Amino acid sequence: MMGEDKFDTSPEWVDGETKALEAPGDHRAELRLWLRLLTCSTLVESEIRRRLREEFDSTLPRFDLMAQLERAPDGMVLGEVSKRMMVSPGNITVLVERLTESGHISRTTLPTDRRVQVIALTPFGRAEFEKMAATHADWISELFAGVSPQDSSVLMDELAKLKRSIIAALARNS
Amino acid sequence: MMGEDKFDTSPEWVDGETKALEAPGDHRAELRLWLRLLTCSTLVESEIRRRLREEFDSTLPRFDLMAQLERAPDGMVLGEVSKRMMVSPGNITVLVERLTESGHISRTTLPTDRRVQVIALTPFGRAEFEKMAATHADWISELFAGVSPQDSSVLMDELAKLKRSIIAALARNS
DNA sequence: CCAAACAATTTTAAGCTTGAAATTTCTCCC
DNA sequence: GGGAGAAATTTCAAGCTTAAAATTGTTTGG
Repeated sequence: MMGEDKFDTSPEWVDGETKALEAPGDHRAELRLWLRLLTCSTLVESEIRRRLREEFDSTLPRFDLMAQLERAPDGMVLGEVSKRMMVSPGNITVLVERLTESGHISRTTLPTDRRVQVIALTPFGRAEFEKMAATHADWISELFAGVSPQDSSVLMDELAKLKRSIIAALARNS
Repeated sequence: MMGEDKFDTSPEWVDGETKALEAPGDHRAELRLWLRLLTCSTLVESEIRRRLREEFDSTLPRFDLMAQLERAPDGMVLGEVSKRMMVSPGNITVLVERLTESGHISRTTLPTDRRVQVIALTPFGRAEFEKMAATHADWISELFAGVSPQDSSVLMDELAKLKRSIIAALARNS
């Protein structure tokens, strides 16, 4: 899905008022937008992964899981973690195993329903996470440094619209 | 890295002219922006992956590799494919094996430099890709349907700024 | 010429990810 | 009470991804 430059040499089809003149099924503009979005997110994501590994010997999924738990001092049910992280339940199982082994999180079976596993940050895990989170925020800030507060605000709004569009489309299709 | 909603209940820190009053090291705005961007791209990406699997029994990496080759009628060197797709070289090796087995691409060792492998779409691979690409474009169009051409244009510009910011930061750090 | 450096690719080991099937536990209704 | 079905989680098989080491081939300076 990479390779935004794939389209960089095609003619600009954007003239603002010829929408009606576009060939039917011409989706160049949306494709270009999607590829640019994907490029941005891939660049940031792979840099963050690299730094987490180098500076903390950790990974993005582990960081994300701990980030979820930080907001839930009383712990969280596995299924809830899975939904919030938008990953499959089987995925969580493996992550939780490793993070439990390394002492970052604790897991408890709910006494009232023995199907349910609750996980929470240990004090050690919380301390480690706080260090990572502060550095992580600095990294993002550094990568986004060239975007002015005004642009940032516009981007937030426009991405909100895009998010609504995506969610609406997904809802229609189900 | 998921969980944009993680911040949805925090107070809005954005008032447009109090940047100077923010606590030092306060990167909430950038983090929120990054999480929103990531949410959008994850939603689209996982939907596209799902559909590629269901409708074409294919995967995103395979589609991307073929998309690169479509633009190179004379084929492309493996290293070039790896760079364009922004994935590691070892990754390409595996993808190329599968796509060669399934008859979608051909591979040739360059006679003048036997280290170099050139891959290209076969006629079958090209035909298959064209079907997939047309449908893929429709999917993206559908997911982005709620974004007006004006918004789309603004997003393109703002994402271009963000992309420059990221690339500049990466360049500084190397 | 030829050894050292370099380049392209593959291999390896480890981890992430998914969907589907299996397992365990609970709930609810007859 | 007991069994059907639902819910939470785990297991499984397959594929993707990476960094680092290894392999193979080429170039180049002495």
